Amino acid sequence: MPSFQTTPGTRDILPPQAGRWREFTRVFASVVESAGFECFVPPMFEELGVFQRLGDATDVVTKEMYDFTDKGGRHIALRPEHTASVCRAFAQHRPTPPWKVWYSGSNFRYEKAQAGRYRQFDQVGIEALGADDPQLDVEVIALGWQFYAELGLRNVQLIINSLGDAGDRGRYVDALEKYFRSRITELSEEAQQTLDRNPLRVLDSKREQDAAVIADAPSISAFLSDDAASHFVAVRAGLDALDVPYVVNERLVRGLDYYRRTTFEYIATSLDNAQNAVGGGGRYDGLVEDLGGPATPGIGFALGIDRTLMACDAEEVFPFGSPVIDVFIVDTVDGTRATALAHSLRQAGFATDRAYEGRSMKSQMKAADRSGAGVAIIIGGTEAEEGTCTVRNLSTSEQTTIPVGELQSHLQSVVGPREPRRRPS
RNA sequence: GUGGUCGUAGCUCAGCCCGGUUAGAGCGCUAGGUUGUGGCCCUAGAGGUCGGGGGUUCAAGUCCCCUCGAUCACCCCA
Repeated sequence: MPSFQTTPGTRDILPPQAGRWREFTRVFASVVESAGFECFVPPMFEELGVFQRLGDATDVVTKEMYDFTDKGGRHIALRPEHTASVCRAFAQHRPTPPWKVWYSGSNFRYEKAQAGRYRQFDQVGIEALGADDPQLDVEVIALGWQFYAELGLRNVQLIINSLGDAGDRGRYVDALEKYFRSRITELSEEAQQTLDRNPLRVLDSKREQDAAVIADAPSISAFLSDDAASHFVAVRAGLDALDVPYVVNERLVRGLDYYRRTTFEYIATSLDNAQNAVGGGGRYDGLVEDLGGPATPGIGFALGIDRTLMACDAEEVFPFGSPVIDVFIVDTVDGTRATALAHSLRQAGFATDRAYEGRSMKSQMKAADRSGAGVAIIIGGTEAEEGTCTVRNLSTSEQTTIPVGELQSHLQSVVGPREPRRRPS
């Protein structure tokens, strides 16, 4: 017999952890929908070209894409992120701006897995297209901040920067490259290779050898146009006004090439591993145009679910698991009464489970205990004859025997009111 | 892609360095101790070709090589 397991960089999210994931998404949706963002579900794969706009110099595009040719000869790629798909959708459907959407789903990048980094990884995020108002930047950044707060996280640091407009960015990259070339012998071998591909990314090196050279590198702030500079001032003033704490870090460069002006990252300071960036985003004015749409500004962020939950673990917050059921039925006669009773209780709105295979009462009671239900309903020979059932409170061990017809109203008083799943017509 | 560490029951691990009778523990699971009652306790049971392949040896979980996988770091990024 062959045996299988998940392929590298993928894994099963089992219960109860999967219940926590679902709650995570629910809370996120609640936060961003309160700000007018609507749910958006793009396809999981697109034409390769949609994602090539992320940057020719990025590993995401050059080395990590899951691409293939489909049966129709199209060059397809599994999405490595959501932003490009949102922009493609905007260009395709031309919704009325501002278009504010949120999403939740898997992305795919062919990387070697490590803590908080998987080949299939899940993100939630928002994108707002069609307005370059700095107040929108503030709203987007503050919503991310608000979400972390609702999870219960305390040790999150917000880092912001401005990469300027396209021209500013170009001139800055030229200056950076010139500077790094002048001190190239002091850089690590890896940083020298990075310099050839993308001088901006050298700023991101974590090696000690590069630290001194990076510290003296020119700053982006000197290269910002008046428009970009005043935009950044307005963003910071807006964050100040909302009491959202942040740190300006002129070394913050985002991984994808489409970013312009405002960029930001949320760092979980409780995580000491290499993957402590739990979320990040920025402006990408120009991306929609690159994808064949009208010139459209845009801003958004994405949060890694794994990494954020790792931070929650580190801070011991957001302790959700699978939801628990209300009642557990123990039927020691033949199991058919449990089936009928469970059916009616579920319709009445009580989350109900039961035991199978005619196990002993002791065994079924153990199952009731493990289920987490607050109440066990016991049907043995006596109850079956009398048309009654015994209701046992599993935390107080008090129990009472009542006619089956009174069960639902009795449960209402024990486990609380429940709404019927289907209203009578 | 590069390097370090590690793969023994469902889970967490001991045994490996110094090869030698039927490979262990805790938790979990199943059953019994209660003639109809969970959690605590006691008892018993099920469950492993020691990741896979090759080699050394009279003998390999234990030593060597390869391979697959996991993990951590670099790289990259969420």
